[in-house]
Amino acid sequence: MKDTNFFGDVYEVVKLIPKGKVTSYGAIASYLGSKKSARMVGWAMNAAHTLGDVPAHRVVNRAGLLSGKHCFETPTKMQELLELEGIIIIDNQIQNFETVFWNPDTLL
DNA sequence: TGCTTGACGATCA
DNA sequence: GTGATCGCCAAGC
Repeated sequence: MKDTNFFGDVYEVVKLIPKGKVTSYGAIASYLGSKKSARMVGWAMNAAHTLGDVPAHRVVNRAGLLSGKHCFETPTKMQELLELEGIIIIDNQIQNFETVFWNPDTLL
């Protein structure tokens, strides 16, 4: 598990996401250096949510769609968590995505 | 040991 | 403007 340094890096970035904000897989991948594909971020998220120590619900795809909701305990769990953050979600899609979008590069 | 799949993204036709 | 395909890398079977 220590070899999966990439995963640990993804976890760190996801943990840095402010409350009420979300980011995209591609943004994380790009932040890590674009050497990894957005798919790898998805894999990392899959493992991350399993740990339960990473707010994977704050990570969505480029279109602001809750593509990973199926990986949660319940399809509505992800949406519910995001709504608690103050994010509006309709039909599994984030509204005002530009407003709630947080780019890791902004942290720098 | 090797092929397929997989929470995506970007580009080409 | 829309649809389809390729690329990325790792894990599962």
